[in-house]
Amino acid sequence: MEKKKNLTIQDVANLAEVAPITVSRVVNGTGYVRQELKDRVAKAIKELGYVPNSLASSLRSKKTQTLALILSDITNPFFTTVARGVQDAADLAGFMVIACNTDEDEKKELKVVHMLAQRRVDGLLLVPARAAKASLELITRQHTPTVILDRRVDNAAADVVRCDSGEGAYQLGKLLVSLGHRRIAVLAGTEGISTSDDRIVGVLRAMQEAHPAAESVVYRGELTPASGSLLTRKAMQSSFNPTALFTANNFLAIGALRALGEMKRKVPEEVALVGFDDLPPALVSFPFLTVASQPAYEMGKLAVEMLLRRIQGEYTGEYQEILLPTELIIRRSSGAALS
Amino acid sequence: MEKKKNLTIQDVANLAEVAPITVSRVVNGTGYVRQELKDRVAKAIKELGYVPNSLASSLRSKKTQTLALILSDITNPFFTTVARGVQDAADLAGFMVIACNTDEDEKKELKVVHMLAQRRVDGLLLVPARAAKASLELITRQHTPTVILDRRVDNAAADVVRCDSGEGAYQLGKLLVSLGHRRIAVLAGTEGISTSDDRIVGVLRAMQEAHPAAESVVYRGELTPASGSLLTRKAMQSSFNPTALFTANNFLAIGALRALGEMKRKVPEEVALVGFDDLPPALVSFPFLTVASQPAYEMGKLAVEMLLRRIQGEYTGEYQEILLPTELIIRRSSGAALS
DNA sequence: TGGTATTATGGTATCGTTACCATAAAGTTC
DNA sequence: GAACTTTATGGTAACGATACCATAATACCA
Repeated sequence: MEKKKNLTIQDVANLAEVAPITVSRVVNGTGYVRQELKDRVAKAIKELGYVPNSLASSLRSKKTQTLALILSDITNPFFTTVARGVQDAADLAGFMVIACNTDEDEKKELKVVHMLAQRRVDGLLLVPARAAKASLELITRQHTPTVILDRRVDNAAADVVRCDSGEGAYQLGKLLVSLGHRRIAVLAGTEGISTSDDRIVGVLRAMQEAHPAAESVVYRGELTPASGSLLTRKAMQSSFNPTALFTANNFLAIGALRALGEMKRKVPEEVALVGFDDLPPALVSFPFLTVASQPAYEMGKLAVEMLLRRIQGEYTGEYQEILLPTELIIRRSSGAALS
Repeated sequence: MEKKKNLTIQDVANLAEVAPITVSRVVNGTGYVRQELKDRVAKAIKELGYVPNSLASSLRSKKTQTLALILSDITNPFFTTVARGVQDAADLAGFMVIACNTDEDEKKELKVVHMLAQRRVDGLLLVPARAAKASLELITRQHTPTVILDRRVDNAAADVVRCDSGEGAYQLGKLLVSLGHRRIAVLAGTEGISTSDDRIVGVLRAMQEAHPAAESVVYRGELTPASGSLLTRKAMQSSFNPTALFTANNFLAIGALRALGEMKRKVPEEVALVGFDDLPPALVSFPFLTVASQPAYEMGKLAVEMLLRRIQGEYTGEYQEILLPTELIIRRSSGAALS
């Protein structure tokens, strides 16, 4: 086993017969360096196989060229798509992205944020777990530029990029009502997740408005297929006997569909189903669900652009909120008008 | 805007009236410190809101507590599941994971590896893009402990965790043959991706063995749904007229299913379909595909455990290869025996 | 032709932590 | 009670890069 000698900027400088700082300039493309020296340095770097140590660089320059993306559920295709938007936009700007998971748990979130603060990431993209109080406090204290993604948080010292969940749900609700549905079961996440909360309000408003006699029951649980199945069973077996289901996210819809299948209830003939968040075409052979689709990729991209403007000091004004519209995609699952 | 003063270990040391090194010991839980001092330091940390700078720490200690996971396609649910296994195992050991994408492109891969080398990650988990020659060279030169995931690479200086693709494909092939299929179209990725190559060999072997007259045609393309659609169209419209399709990965299967649907060819009545890599239950309401399933989560977990043993010097022996079996899951898409 | 701007290069201090070594008191062993 | 280990604390010098400042040569302008 040969001795592992770490190559430093000094080694390169020696070989190229220049000062270390000149090597630094060549590596980073900053300042003035004659072409001849540039070539000499490049040659030395190649010859030695020198790889700059970004830890040292970051320590001194106080820049890590790194963003962190904190998601509630990294396996959800909606967030996967957001992540791709984030990745692509960050790539363009030469930033690396670290993606982390919170599982909708404020404690885990705080832990993750703390870890990222230690690493001195330049910026955060956060899908807050509920109030995210402790995390946001830490972020504020550390002055880490942050964009909050997908969800509302009151009085946060951060920009926000999210979709108009209320309006999207309202449209879905209107659709169901217009198809003649009067008893709608609403499946959503636990209280405190702003998207779920807003969507509930949205559908209910649509129903109230269109038909005062319309009824609905809200079922809350986790934002998972398993929970979707469970809630669907509850809804269908209750005396409420809904003619339509509204699911507040994609995983709930998948679970609902599964449960309905197992219960031999035909969709949409016996029960209509509408939901939030489309599934990426890559994952679905035959798109079937009627949904309010959020521009996930765009959201990620916009959030990064906003964040970079803050980081690079191009924008130092008030905190902004970008509110994007959802797109209503009508497919078979919502069915035809009730006779 | 108040002046942003970075809190250092020295500030904590001052407040707690100890030496900086003592604070370091408390923070890292190393060495000897009296309980009383521990408390004083902890109090000072809390009071100041001190967050250690891991850049400085890593620079000095030459440990980043970070692993990198380099995938060919981060949006593929198979790799997403691998990633979860990696995350969970890394979490347990207090390591952070950076996930990166190569899009099956050796150049991108090299770039990513270089970036990670600069950041001095402690270890790499690599799903190699083809030969991954340049990347592996760099990795070897940098002495970064590495585990190669999912695929074979010749003479790599790294441990390997992968599945027995050949055997899995062989089983699928046997199944098809036993159901009476004699003309099978094989859809796979481009040459050089070991999994695709091995799977092709596997099915072909099964066919040859079981029935010398059996024919098959191999169609190669990208490992995407779009490519799967395209290849399926090609296969179905050719004079070959296959009675069964074998897809070398999950995305190809999704594409095949879509194309067959659009062509109004019923699966499995008119064409049987079998593939590799199951889709996670979270994404599918009604599992339908007959597949050779790889233990994705396990693979990620095992790879991390192996990697950590290398990093922590617990194992310094020969490079190992862990070869896991696939599981044959028979569902409706493979159909009944041909009459 | 003198004076300012641009180009080009380097020296020194510093980023915030921990490795390494030194020291010393207290406990243990025979 | 001498010799050794364990516990406890701190001083000093790195780790490998860049910020900042200084210097000098050349170009540019009136």
